[in-house]
This record gives sequence, C-alpha cells and structure tokens, in this order.
Amino acid sequence: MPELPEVETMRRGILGLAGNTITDMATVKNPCKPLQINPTLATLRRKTLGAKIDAVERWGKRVVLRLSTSDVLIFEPRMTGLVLLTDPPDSDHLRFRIRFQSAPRELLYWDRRGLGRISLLSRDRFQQDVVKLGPDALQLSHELLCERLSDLRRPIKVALLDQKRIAGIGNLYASEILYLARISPLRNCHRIRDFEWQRLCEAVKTILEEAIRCEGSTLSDGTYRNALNNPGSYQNHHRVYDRAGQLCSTCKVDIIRRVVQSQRSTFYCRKCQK
DNA sequence: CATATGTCCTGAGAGC
DNA sequence: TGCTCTCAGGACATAT
Repeated sequence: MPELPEVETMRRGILGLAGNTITDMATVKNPCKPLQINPTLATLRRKTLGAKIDAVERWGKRVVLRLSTSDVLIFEPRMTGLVLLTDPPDSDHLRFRIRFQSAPRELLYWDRRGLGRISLLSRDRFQQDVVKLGPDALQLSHELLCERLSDLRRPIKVALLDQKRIAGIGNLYASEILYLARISPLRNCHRIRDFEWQRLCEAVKTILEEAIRCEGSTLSDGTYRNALNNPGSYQNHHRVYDRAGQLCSTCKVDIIRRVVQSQRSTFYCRKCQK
C-alpha cells in the first residue's frame, strides 16, 4: 500500500542515515520465500560495503539512497514493505539488514507479503529509469498534468495510477484526490475540461500534503508503519476510501459507492463527483 | 504505440 | 473447529 505519502514518511524517518557508512549487508533467514534482490546479494555487498550515504531521496513510491560510489540503492516497498530503524512488527517477515559505522547502526527492511524489491543501480542506469517514470505528483503543475493525461482514452482513476504518467499516486489516494476535485473516477481523460484539470492539480497537492502531515495511512490490517514502527493517522481523515455505504460528508444525501476499475476498488460519491 | 489482463505474494475474513 | 476460497494492490510481463 505505501504510496507517495507513506514513502515520503519513510524517507524522512531515515534522513539521519546521510553521512553514515555501510559496514555490512545481509538477507535475513525467515520462513517466507526470499525477497528479490537486484542484481544479487553478493554484488550488492561487493559494491556497497564501505560506501557512504550521500543523500536520502524519494523517487515516486521508492526510497533512494545515493552512495558515495555513485551507485544508487533503491527500496521498493510495493504492498507491505517497510524500512525501519527500530524493531520490526514481527521477526518472521524481516528480510534484509544493513549495518552502519555510526548511529543509527542498523536499517531493516521488513515485508509481510514480500512483493517488494531492493535494487542497486549505477547513477546512469538510475537516470535512465527515472525519465521513464512520470513527473513526481508533488511537482505537478496544471500544464504538466494536462500534458501527461489529457489525451488518454482511459478513465481518470486508472490513468492516475499509471506511474509512467504521474509518479507517486496509488489506489487509495486516487479515490481521495478525485473526491476532493469533484470529478467522477469513471470520466474518460480526454473528456475532462481545462478547469477540471486545474481543480484536479490542486486536489493532488492538497491530499498528498495532508497525508504526509499525518505520516500516511495505516489501514485496518495495521501493516504500514513509519521508520520507528509507529502507525500513520491519515486513515482517520479518509473521505471515501473503504467507506462504501457510509453517508457522503459533503452532500449528506448520497452514500459512498464502491466500483471496480482495472481490478482495483474505487470509492466515490455519485452526487458530488461528475 | 496504447490499453487490458494475469501474476507474484501472505494473511485476514467469509462461508460451510 | 478447521478447511477452502476470495480479496487486498504495486509493478511488471504478456496479450490484444
């Protein structure tokens, strides 16, 4: 589930790693299938031991450690991955461990479902991959949003999830953003008007910034945690996500509906979103 | 090229 | 109670 706000919270939580030096790196044996590491653990160790962390960045839904060797170490949490500076939620799904020269001495990667990835890329390869992704959702302008989405023959909700168009928005925040922008998730991109793209652009910023202030959303399964293993609080502010059947808080007339688009749940108010 | 669908993975919850 | 089935969705592979 980690989308832009959760991954940004992870990034901020481990900013203190900047300037630190990697002394060891290992997978953790556990009952689950092994996590995918690109290219291999041996290569990762050979290329990163002794390297310094120059910067802690975010790239869409990925956490990016820039190393003094000019390589880039990437954590891609996908559904249930976490980066942690403290004890993980459980030991069974702890997957990876990096040790450092000075405090904080350890970074853990925990992933219940194990769909996440850890990758090491050269700076050049990283740049090539970055340009394949769309602009970061927090850097959007009205013009950029139109340029990336307005010609598509797809529902706007589906288009917002396409990381090659816009990077950082996932299933939860797409519903929240469209509700605030008062645009139906079913609307085809190429039929959306200019003033609506303007509203959408503002809603993207508003929702993502609100969610970052709340350190993201920890849903009922409790999986998502910040780097200190504390839950976020934005789930208490969701306007539509996972609220099917509840009264719309804007019109107070219609109820929130759930529909399925591209095999993902979408939540919206038929009366408020046109 | 654009768009649609299948796959990976685990645990929670439903239904019998 | 314990089994089987379905669902959750981020990113990519494969199909149309």
